[in-house]
Amino acid sequence: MKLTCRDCSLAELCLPRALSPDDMEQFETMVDQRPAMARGNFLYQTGDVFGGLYAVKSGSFKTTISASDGEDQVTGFYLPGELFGFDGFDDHYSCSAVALEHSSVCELPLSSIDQLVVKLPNLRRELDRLMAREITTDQSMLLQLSRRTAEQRLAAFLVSLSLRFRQRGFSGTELRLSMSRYDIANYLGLTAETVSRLFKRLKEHHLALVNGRTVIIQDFEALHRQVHGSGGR
Amino acid sequence: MKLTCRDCSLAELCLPRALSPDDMEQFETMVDQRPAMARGNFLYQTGDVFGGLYAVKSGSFKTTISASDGEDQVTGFYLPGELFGFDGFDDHYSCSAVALEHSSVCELPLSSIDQLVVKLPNLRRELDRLMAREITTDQSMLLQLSRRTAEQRLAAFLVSLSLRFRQRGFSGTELRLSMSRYDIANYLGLTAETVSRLFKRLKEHHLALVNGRTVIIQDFEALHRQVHGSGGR
DNA sequence: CGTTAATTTGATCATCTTCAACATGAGTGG
DNA sequence: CCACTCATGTTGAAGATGATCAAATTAACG
Repeated sequence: MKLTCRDCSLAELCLPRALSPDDMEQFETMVDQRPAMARGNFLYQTGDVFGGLYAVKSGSFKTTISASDGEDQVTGFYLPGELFGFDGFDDHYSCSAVALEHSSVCELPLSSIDQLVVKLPNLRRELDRLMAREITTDQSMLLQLSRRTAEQRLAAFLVSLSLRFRQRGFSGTELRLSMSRYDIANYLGLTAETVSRLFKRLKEHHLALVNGRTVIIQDFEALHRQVHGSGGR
Repeated sequence: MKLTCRDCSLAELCLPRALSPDDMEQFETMVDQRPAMARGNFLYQTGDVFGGLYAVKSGSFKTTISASDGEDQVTGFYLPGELFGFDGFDDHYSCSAVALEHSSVCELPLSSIDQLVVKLPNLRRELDRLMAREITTDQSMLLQLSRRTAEQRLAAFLVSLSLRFRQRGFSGTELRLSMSRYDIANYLGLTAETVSRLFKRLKEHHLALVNGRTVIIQDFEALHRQVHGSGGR
């Protein structure tokens, strides 16, 4: 039998959040659950025809765009309950989406979106909102990358992850990172070496305990202060 | 009498591009022409309630977000025929929009959008496309900022401007920049001093003649090569 | 286990920032 | 039309941040 959105523990965080119980019923019938995928596998790749939007059900994903020189740029990380794929609304996906660990997603196919939004104006508004939020997030990353020191960027990254984890019912202080140092560095516009040294500094200053991909935040406030602290570069 | 979109020289570049003549007629009645505004004036500011989308009719605009330290980050420049304001779809604008020179816009109010998209599915699709394009642009700027040298960033900026100017019927080689060195630097994540030195280098290498805000591109190909040239930093 | 990938650490170097001074230029009022 | 002013742009010298290169260490996985 098919699992429904109403049963899903992520319902409060996910797209259907904005829908009434009646709307939800219609919505559910359109959502496809996709088979789980192994770490490193692509959900879609740059240039693929836009198929729909995806909500992370379990695990996590990164999205990347590839530069002309073959190097990739990580443009985002997505945790359970988060929706991604908006970059594809222009007919083709401009990013690739890769599973960072054993993960699964729900798919909301384009055809369903087109059908549904006619009947459910709330869904339309929510999609617009999420898309606008994606733009806002990207733009604040722009600010991040150009006006912040390496230290501030990593602090911002951890603060953001902590908040999102907590929102999803995980611990906000004991983080299990699913992405590599290289991914983090790439996302933040740094090198893996710098990120490694920054983690070391966090340990030395007793802001966090870092052991491989496990990060235990000791002083959230200090991290938060670091982000907004007295200008950037 | 009211000017119509059909009369507008920018119709081919602007939002109504995707509409049939019949659709266009409905569309036009919804578009408001706003009085021209002087350089430095705000069209909207961060936190303003989302009123609608704007198309540049003449002149140009920049959008900025403000960081916690009071410093601003320029997130985009908009030329005639370009649409902006998508960041506001999440109820409130997350940017401020400032006229860079004597400028005018057409407004497509939110209420009209909601009414129109029901009747004109093509418009809906076009809006989605434009919004996706905004995301894609931002993300490629992310890549730009983190993986490119100062020189490559300025080259990319000029190439992009040149292409957009040409598309709008202006010269693609003789550019009249409406933004200050400071704005350019800010947009590219650099300082005004660095931008100034880079312009100097462009002159020395005979890639462009630069005189204040007038830039005459001498070797477009070389600029283009510089952008994609052999990795970044 | 052995092999490969990921991470850490160190030393050196380049790019870009910062600070400071000066030049230019557009606009304003005399 | 000119002198004055404020904003904008240019140039120079010094310093810092983060990149790069190289090597060691650890973790992951068949």
